[in-house]
Amino acid sequence: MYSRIYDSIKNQLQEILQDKHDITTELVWSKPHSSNLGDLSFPLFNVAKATSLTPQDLGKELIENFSLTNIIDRLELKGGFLNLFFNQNEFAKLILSEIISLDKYGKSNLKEKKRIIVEHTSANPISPLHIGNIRNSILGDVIGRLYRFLGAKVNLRYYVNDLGRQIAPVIIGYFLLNNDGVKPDTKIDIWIGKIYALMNTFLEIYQIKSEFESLSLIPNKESSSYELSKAELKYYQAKLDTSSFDQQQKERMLKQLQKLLRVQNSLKEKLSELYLQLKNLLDLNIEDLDDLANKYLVSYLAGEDKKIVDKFRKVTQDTLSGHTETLNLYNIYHDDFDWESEVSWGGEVGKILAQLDKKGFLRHDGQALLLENDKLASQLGFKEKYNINYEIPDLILVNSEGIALYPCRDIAYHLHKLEKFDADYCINVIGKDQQLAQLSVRTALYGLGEHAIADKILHYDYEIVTLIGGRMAGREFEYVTCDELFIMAKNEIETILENRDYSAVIKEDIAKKVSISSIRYSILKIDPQKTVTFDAKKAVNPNENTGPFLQYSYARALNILQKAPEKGIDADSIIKSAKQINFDIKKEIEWKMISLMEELPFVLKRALTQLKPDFVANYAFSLASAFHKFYDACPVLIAEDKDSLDTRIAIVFSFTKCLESLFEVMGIDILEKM
RNA sequence: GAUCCCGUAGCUCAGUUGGAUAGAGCACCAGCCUCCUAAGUUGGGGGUCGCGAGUUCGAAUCUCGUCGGGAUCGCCA
Repeated sequence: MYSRIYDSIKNQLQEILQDKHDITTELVWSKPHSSNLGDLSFPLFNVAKATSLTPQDLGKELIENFSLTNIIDRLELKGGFLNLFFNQNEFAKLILSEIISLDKYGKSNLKEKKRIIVEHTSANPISPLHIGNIRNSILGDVIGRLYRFLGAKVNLRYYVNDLGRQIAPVIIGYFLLNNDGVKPDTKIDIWIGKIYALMNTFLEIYQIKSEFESLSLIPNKESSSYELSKAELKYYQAKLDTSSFDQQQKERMLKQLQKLLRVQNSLKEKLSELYLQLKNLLDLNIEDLDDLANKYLVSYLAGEDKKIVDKFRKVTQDTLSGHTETLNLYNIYHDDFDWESEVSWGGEVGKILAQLDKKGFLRHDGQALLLENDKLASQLGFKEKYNINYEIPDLILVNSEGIALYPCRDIAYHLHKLEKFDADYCINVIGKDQQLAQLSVRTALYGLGEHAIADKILHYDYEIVTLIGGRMAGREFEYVTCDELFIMAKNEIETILENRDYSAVIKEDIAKKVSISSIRYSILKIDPQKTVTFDAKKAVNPNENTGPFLQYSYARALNILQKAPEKGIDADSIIKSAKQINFDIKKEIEWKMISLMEELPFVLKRALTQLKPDFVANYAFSLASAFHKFYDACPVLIAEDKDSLDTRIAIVFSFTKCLESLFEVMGIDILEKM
């Protein structure tokens, strides 16, 4: 572990306060903005109040009793602040020789004994990953990386939601096409995403048409059950106007019809060939899509019909292989996949419901069952423990048709999730929109008497991502996929690389790594609690972006070290004997570099304890920014004297060590040249 | 209506447990490659930190109120 110089200074001051005044009021330090106010600053107002001295008098006393070390030059008093000035050369020697001596600077054993599960991405396995998913994946990935870097054993899991209602039509469509000999014309998950958008629309059109049919309002029996025409819409509209429905109902149905027509036509345009193929296959083969889809889903839920199970697994596995490919492109890897269907087949949902019911935590409404969150949480001390002082709403567990909904399986899943890795705790990266459902997993576990498990689960929530012109809709094939985003970024980078003198292979490698860093950084830098409207153009614009800026600073630093022999400088031996360097810091920016590099281990620690990857991203930016300024202001290889040369070599090398650590945590690739 | 999150420069965002004169990037204007890669750097303009109270030596930061945006709150996941 790193013990911080700042803390030891604070402790010494604290001891003086204890000795002289018998007070333990805590001093806080901060870094002053301006260098003439010193390097470290202690406001004395609060402490002075406890001693009944003025801040000035207390300050004088502290200065008199403080024993300076070789690393501290002097203490000064200014306006109630005790300002400390380091001996910059000694400080540099201490910090830089430490950085140089370590294999990975900032790596620690803070979480050494901990075993952590991080669940992330967990996207529906029927469409490709899009930019709404990628925030989840990147945050989860970096949290995992942070834990690993700080010594924990990390298990990254993907929960496959393969029991969604929308899934069955996709299976039907996929095999209709497959049996007809239609082959995927693109990456498999994108192909399945197309089928999903189409089948879902066909199903909705079928459903609304059936609704009208059941009211004997059908215009033309010859037309397809899966297609809606403008004429039909007009006909329905007229019928609605004269119908006995109340106004609200009329409006709802009309709105739905209009939306479906719009979506249908946009899909027809975007996916014209596939649209026709699928529609024709449905017309020929499927009489009642709604009924068939229900039968498929019910069968899969039971898991008894092997043929059906295999069909579902084929499609979802295919989609997941596409997800994995995309994730790997983005430097994201999972260790394990958990299937919602397997949780369902485990048969525990029924037992859980019975148990909760027996304890009186379920409210019945017909066949529907609701988890009485607030009652449960109050009775079992959950609200008190987690400091919840509002009323928690009930959550529907079973719908009025008696079908157990998603949260039931999530509860069952979490009952055994931690066992899978013998984990000390489990972090679920899931959007904020699922706050209530996620909270209910924990309250329900309390209800089952599993307090210990519930206390080990953390819902890591983040705000959703929206597109510039509105939300992303998978059902309308209306999204930017992560694969597309990557291509967009890469195209931008490639135009910059055109006038570089690198081979095609190297250019390709650089373009790939820069693109990924650009996208990863643009997401990482933002506080997860902020909603983002994603602007693909900006995420991809090299001028706007910091990922490449970081990589470039590394390449520049490395370049200096690599060029050293040409100038007859043995950088390696300077670095090896860093402790013998007569550090000579001449410029403010050199000191700034050292002062910033000192912070790294503590930034990582803070990012981990607060689960804020953006701390790491923003710190990395300040450091790289300082380096670029240093690079400009302080020539290294043609430094004016030996001491300055040695100092700067040590700074440059230490900087590369810092970035190596930061890149590892952020999942950004190192580039030796750009 | 209730609950949670957000509101800082034209745009995108930083701003540690309250600390000294609120910071970057983009965009705009004007400079810097005979010197380690200009994906860089220097300078300039641009802010009543949504608004109003309160707490205190001190508030962008804490409390209360208020306005605005997003999400959730009984059958999607």
